[in-house]
Amino acid sequence: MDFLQGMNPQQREAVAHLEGPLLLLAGAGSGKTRVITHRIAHLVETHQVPGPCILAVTFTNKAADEMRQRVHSLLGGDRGRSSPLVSTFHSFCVRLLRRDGAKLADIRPGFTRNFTIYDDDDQVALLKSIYRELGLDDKFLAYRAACSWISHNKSQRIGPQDVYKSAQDPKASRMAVIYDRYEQRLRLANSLDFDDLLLESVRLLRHDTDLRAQYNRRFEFVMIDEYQDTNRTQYDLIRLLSDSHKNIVVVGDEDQSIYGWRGADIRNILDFERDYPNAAVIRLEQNYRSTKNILEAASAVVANNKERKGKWLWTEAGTGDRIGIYEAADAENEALFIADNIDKLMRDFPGQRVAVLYRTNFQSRQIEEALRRYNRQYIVVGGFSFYQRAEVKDLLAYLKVLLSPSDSISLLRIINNPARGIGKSSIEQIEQFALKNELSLWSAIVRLLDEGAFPARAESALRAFRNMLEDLMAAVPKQTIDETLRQILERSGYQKMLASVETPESESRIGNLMELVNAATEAAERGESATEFLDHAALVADSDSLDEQAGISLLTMHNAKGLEFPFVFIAGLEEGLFPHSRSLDSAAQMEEERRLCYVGMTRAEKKLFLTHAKFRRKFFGSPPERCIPSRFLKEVPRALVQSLGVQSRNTNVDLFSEQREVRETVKKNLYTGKTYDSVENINQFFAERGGPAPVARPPQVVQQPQRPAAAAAPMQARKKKPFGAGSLVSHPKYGRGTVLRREGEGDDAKLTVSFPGYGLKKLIEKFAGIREE
DNA sequence: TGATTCTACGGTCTC
DNA sequence: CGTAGAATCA
Repeated sequence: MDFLQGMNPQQREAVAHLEGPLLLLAGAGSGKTRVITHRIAHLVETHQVPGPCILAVTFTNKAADEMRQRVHSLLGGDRGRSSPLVSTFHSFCVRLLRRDGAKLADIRPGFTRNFTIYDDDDQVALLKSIYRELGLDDKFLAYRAACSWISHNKSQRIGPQDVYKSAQDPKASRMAVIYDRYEQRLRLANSLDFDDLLLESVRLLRHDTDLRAQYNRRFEFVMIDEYQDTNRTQYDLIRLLSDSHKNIVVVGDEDQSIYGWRGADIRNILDFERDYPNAAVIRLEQNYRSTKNILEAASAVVANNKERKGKWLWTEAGTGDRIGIYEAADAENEALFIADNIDKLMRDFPGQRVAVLYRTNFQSRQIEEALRRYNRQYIVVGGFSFYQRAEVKDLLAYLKVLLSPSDSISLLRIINNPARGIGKSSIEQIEQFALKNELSLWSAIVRLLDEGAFPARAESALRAFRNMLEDLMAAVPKQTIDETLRQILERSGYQKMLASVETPESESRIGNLMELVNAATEAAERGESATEFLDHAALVADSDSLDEQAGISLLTMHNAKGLEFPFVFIAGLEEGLFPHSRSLDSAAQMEEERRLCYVGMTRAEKKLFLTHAKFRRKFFGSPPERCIPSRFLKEVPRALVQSLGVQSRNTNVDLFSEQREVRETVKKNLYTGKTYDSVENINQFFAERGGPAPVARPPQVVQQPQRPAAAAAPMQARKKKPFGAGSLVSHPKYGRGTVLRREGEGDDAKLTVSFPGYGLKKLIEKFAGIREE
């Protein structure tokens, strides 16, 4: 197959590029992914480069999955040939450190390849603990703010000492102390945060020259996607990986750099030519996605930025509709306008996807409510993901502790959860002792118990806790992951705790936990270790679970990067919201907001709507505030605008009663409308991660055991009865769903069923009128 | 000690 | 409105 066929001249040149550095400036919708995948296939087929010698790095798992699939199908699905490594930065680094990280112990005392990963919740928990230690509270500096401050310093290579030395006031030096403690505690717990994964990989490759040489030999060709969003650490990593051969292709678009707040350094792309003097540069400027009007409008907006290389995308597509701009009286009306137009669009263009984009997640709420009015199903991308749910994190924390007892933050999370008589004072005692002796909490508990230092009640509680953990630890090597998880649920009393309260909430929690066990079963079947399972849980992002087949998607503009939709609405174009208030006083941040606007606008293929409200309330109860239309609206050339005047009053319905009704449903039912974390999606998600050919198979949901003794019973001992847990059913009103749980016998049986788009429903079998799917 | 209620306060984007 | 931490009661 000729991989150069059907390409325009610039694309062809990029695909054919063989050796040496290349900067590929690929505008929005210019066929970037196609070029990358074709280049990989071209290297393999035409130049006989062995697959494993090629490394392609992307930013999200989703992008990596997609790329892997596309390369695979380009290469004719030849399974015999080993494929290139397509990975995210973070998973690449985890892999590096787990496999070849032993030598890192030389420069990071206490490090073992058994390390645990701290996500942002863990980071916050750690900071809380440090605040407590230093006698501070979050009025000093909000935990999250402290978190991002530390992260920022870390990725810039500014250590606690540097901060301390340059501190001008007591607050700054105190922050240096917090930062210092934070780093120490991470080391003590043998844990790495997200920044560390990258940083320590860089340090390892610098330190271990043999390893570096080995990786240079192994990955002869390196490609980096979304290069404009790399930070300094990632930049260093890239350099180290392409150190000896310089066969490095970076693909990016400075106009789409939207992660500056996360440390992305736009200079990486602007300075590439300086850093690699002989770099070839190719520009892809033909857009294949949007109409001429959309493209011109977006280009006109971003042209107001100063810090850019400057390019002008063109298209052969037709002019298309003008950009619809709508001014709503308030946010409710804005949401209704959007829902109403979506409703019309979906009737006029069945099967076409629509996206509603916004700056901040909280904006989704009103749009959701309006869409429900129209009985339209939608998917919210982002927000709370499966792995962020408290019960899921709890169970994973148990697993983390079993694998790495020095992980004190996870230990803290589970030590009295469920309540087992280890109270505040005992925990304080343990923490103090650990602090004084530079021990992990686990070692502190063991030591204190051996010394008999606890009061009698605490002593017995802690002894029981220790015994339980030790038993579980001993069993881990002999079990599969799912067995371990089941053991934890049983022995810790967690399952009992949830089962003892019969609220819909605890029901759904049990459902989530069973789902996690399920995922573990599948991971075990794929031969994954418990550590790999945890790594996966730590590194998945919300946007990874995005279902592109969904008719209506609600998502932030950040989440929308790399996606395209025939119809796009961007809501809330108001000064202070978009551009966001925190960006108003910095020119650089304002430019990033504008790039974000550009990213949002260029997602649209056929028709783009921009909406804003005259009044909006900041949060519930506060009075609506007058809003100034966003400056970005004025930057769209008037000739391209179609003003969608104030819609007649008849859409002015009573949203308040509507909201109340919706809120009631939400209360009863955790899942309403949030199909992204329905059982089906989660299952599909895991199925897809299994291999190149996703198989849609019915979820295997473990039935809630009647007695603890049944907990260890194998899954295949499922009831043969119709509508048992795991069977697919269809309901006259809710459509297809999956039975999660069955209680009782015969016709009186109560079923808990998860319906995508409607959530968990409890039904009596004989009344429900459900049938087998 | 643990469960429940009360109160104060606050919010960008997220690998 | 949510949430976190304090206060209160069993």
